[in-house]
Amino acid sequence: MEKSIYTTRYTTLCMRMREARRAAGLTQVQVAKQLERPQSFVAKYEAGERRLDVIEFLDVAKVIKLDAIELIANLQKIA
Amino acid sequence: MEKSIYTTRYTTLCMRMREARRAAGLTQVQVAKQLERPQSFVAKYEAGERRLDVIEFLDVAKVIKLDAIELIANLQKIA
DNA sequence: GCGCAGTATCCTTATTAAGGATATTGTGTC
DNA sequence: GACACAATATCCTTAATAAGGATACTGCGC
Repeated sequence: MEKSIYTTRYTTLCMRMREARRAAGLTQVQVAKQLERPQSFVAKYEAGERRLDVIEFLDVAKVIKLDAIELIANLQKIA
Repeated sequence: MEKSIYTTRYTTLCMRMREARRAAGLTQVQVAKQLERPQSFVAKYEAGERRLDVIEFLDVAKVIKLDAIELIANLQKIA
């Protein structure tokens, strides 16, 4: 687990989630509402301040219309 | 995010990780060493006491030779 | 039943999450 | 450029979770 690579992957993950949300035309408030969480939750995971576990990630991906499989595949290549 | 479904998915995730490790012929100690973590870390995530974030999961999957993509795809179907 | 490998659990401290409130930033309009 | 308001980021306190070594349990071959 190299530190720099770990960081790179996390950055990629966060960026992709933000992009997907915007591409879906959603605000953090709208996503938060669907997830039944406060807006700060969305702000934090997009900023990398809050890590998402596997299941949480899938829930988020569904709401923001992110292709989880494709992203996971890409992250594997980085690793 | 229904509670029962959430739990089901987590159970599936944990089970699949344990099965994969065994199928790879690895002990928790061996996996822990490769991950540079204590054995209790492995015991805990297999028991669902410790949640893995997306990147950690990919690191684990690599070591235990688990097909992350296939598992993610299955978890999506459950959701 | 013994001995040992493997796994689970316990315990204390450190780190992270929660989430409402507030501050800051971004965007369109005039 | 400044105003108004939507959108996002940050702060703060408390609660929950993670860390990880030590120890207890379990299962298996002999």
